[in-house]
Amino acid sequence: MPEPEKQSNERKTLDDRQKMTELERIRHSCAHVLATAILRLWPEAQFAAGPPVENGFYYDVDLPHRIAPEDFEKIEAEMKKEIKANNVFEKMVVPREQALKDAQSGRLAALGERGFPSKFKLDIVQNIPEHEPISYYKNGDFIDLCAGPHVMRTGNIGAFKLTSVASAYYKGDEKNPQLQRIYGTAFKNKTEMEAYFNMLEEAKKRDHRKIGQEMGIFAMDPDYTGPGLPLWLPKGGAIIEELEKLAKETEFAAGYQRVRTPHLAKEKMYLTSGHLPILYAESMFPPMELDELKNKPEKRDERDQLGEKVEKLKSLVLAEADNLVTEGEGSTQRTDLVGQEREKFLLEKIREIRDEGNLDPGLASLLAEFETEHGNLLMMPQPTYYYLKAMNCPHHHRIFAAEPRSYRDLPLRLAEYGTCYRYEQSGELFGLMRVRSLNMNDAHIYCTEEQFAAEFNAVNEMYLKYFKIFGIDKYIMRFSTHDPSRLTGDNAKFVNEPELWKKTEDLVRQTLIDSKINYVEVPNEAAFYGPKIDVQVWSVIGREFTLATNQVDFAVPKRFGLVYRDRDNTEKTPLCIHRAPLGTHERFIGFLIEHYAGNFPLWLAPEQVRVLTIGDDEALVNYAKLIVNELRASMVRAESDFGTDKINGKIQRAEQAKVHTMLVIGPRDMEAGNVSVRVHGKGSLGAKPKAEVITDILQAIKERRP
RNA sequence: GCCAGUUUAGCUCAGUGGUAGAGCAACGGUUUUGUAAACCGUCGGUCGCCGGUUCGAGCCCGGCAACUGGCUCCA
Repeated sequence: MPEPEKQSNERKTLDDRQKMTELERIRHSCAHVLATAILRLWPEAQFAAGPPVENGFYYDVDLPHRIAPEDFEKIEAEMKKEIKANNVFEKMVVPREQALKDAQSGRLAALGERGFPSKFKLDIVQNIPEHEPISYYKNGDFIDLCAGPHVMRTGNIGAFKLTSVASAYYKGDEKNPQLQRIYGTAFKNKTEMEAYFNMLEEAKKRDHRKIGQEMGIFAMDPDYTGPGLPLWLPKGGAIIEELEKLAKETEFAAGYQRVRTPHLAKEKMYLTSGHLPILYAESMFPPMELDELKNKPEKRDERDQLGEKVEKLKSLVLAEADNLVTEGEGSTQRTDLVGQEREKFLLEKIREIRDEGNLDPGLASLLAEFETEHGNLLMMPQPTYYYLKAMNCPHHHRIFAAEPRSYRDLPLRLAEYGTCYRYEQSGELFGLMRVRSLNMNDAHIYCTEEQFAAEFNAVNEMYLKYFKIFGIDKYIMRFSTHDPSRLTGDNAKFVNEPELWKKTEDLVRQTLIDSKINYVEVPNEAAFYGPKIDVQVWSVIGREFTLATNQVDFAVPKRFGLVYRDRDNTEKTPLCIHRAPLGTHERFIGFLIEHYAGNFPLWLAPEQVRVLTIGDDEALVNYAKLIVNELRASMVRAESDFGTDKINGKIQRAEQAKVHTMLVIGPRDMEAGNVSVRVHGKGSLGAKPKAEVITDILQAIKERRP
C-alpha cells in the first residue's frame, strides 16, 4: 500500500530525509545524474527540485530547448557515461555565505562557474531556515545544493530509464514560471526494472477505459455528446441498476427518504447557496439564458444600452460608497462580503447616509440618477438565467424549506441519485474517473447538534459496510479543515464564520477520535461551507483517488434561511451532513472495473449467465430457452448463444466477454435434466441438476456473494 | 487552463512523398459440434478537422479539436 503522502507543503525536515529508503536514494541520486547529463548537453539549464517520487524521480528544469522524448536517448547516453565513471557522491557542508555566492555565480546545479546565477537554487538557499546546515553533493564536476542522502557512487544506480516529460510550476504555484519536469525511474538492477515495466504493462490491461470499451460498459463520444460526458451502454446500465439497488436498500433501512429534483435551477439558487459568488462559478457550466426579448433585437439593444448606463452609474456610486464606508468612522466595513453581496451592502449603507441627510449633493444626485435608470431598466422584461446543477444540496435545501419543520422531523435524511454537471477543465478529464456529468449517491442529513455525532457515525458505518461488500481494504479517511487566513479578502475560499468552523471541526474531530477510525487531518482543504472527510482509496493498479465523501455544512442552510421549530418554540438552523458513500456512478464504476479487472462478482456482472448449446438441434434449443426464460423471470441477466459454432468457440467468446457463469448444454445434459456449469476464470465445474444450479445462482445474487 | 506526446476500418495495429493494408469483429454461406477460436467468401476508410508546401501528402509545415501522460484542481 502506498504511504499516504505528506499533505502539507512544509519542507521535509532533515530527519525525515534521513529516512529515505535505499531505493529512494538510488532514485534521488539518479536525478542528480540526470541533471549532470542535461548540463553536458545544455550548460545553460536552470534546475529547481529533483526528488524521488513514488515510482521513480524527476528533475524540474528551465531550458529554452524543449526536451522531447526524442532527446531521451542522448540524455540517457550521457547519464550512462556518468554512471560508468562511478563518481563518488561527496557531501560538503558549506557556510551560508558560500552557498549564496555559489548560487550567484551559477555554480550550483552546474558543472562549473557560469556567467549567470543559478536562480532557483538561489531562491531555495534563501529559504533555508537559519539554524539548518547547508550542504552540497558533488559527483564529478556536478555540484548541487542538496540535503541528501545519496548512494555512495553513481555506479550504484543499477538500472534507469527516462519515462516522460511534463510541465510543472515552480513550487507548484500557478503564479510561478513553468518548468519542464523530466520523469524517470531507477532500480538496483535491470531485473527489478524489467519487473516494474512488466507490472505497468499488466496495469494497462486493467485500465477501466480499455476494459470498459472491450466489455461495452460505456462509450465516450466527444464529437457529438461532448468530452467528459460518458454514455452508459446496456452493460454499464446493468451495473448502475445494481449499485442503486444496493444504495436504496441500505439507505431505506437507515431511515433515509428518497426525493427527486430537476437538473437545473435559476441563478438565484446558486447566488443563495454561494456557489456562484464563492469561487465555484468556474466549475459550473455557463448559464442558459431565457429572454422574452430574444426575437426583438431593437428592444434588446435598448435594454442593453440602458443596462450599460446603469452599470456605469452604479460603479461610480459604489466607488464613492466604498470610500465613505471604509474610511468612515464606526467600522461598518464588511470585508467578508464579495461580489453582489458587497454591492448590496454598500448601496444600503449609502442610502442610509442619504436618508440621514448627510450625503454630498453631487453624490446624492448621482445616486438618484442611478435609482431612476435602474427603475427604468427593471420595467423592461429581464432575461432569466438557469444553471445546470453542480451539486444537489441547494435543491434538497429547498425541499427542506418546502414544508414547515419541527425538531420532531429531525434528523431528516433526504437521498437522491442526483445527476450533476461540472465544467471540469479540459486537461482534467480522465476516463470515467473525472467527468463532466456525474450521478452522485447523494443524501443530505439535516440534524441538530446533539444528533450530529450519532448521524455522522452512522454514515461512517455505512462506508465500512460498503467497503466490505466490495472487498475494499485499502483506504484512508482524510479530514479536511479550513484555513483561517482565507475567510476574507480576495483569495477568500471559505465562508466567514470563524466560530462555526471551530465548533464543527472540533465536533468532527472528536467523533472521529471516539469512533477510532483511521484518519489523517489535512489543513486548508475543506469545502467552502464546512469541514469534510474524503475517503481515499487505491485501485489495484495503484491509482489513487477520492471515492466517497462526507461533509459538514453549517453555512448554506443558514444562507437559505432553513429553520426548524425547537422544543422551546424558537427557530433554529439545522446542521447539514452531505454524504456520498458510493461517490458517483462514474468514478465508482471506473474504480470497480479496475478493482475486479472486469471480472465482476455474479451480482454485479453485466452479463450474469450465458446459456450455450452444443449444436442447434431444435429440442436442445427449446430446453435451453426454458432455462434462459426461467432465469430472466427472476431478474437474472441471462443471454443465449444457440448458434452453429463449435462449443469451444462459444466458450472462448463468453470467456472473453467476461460472462460470469456459462451454462453449457448438450444432449447428455438435456436427457438427464442437467446443465454443465462453467464459471469465468474457474473453468468447468461439471454437470449438475438444473434446479439446483438455478437456486444457487439466485442465492449468490441475493447475498451479493463476492 | 498550462506543457509534451498521440490521432489510419467498429477494435488492435502495419504503412519513411508515387494506386490505403493485416488480424479480430460484422454480414452471407458451408459445417452439427462436449469446455478458450471449424472453413470459405463479402462488406467496411475524405488516413481527426481546416489550411499550406509539392507535379503529387496518411507521410513535410501551420492552426484547431479530441485523446494520453503530467502540472494546477477535484467526487
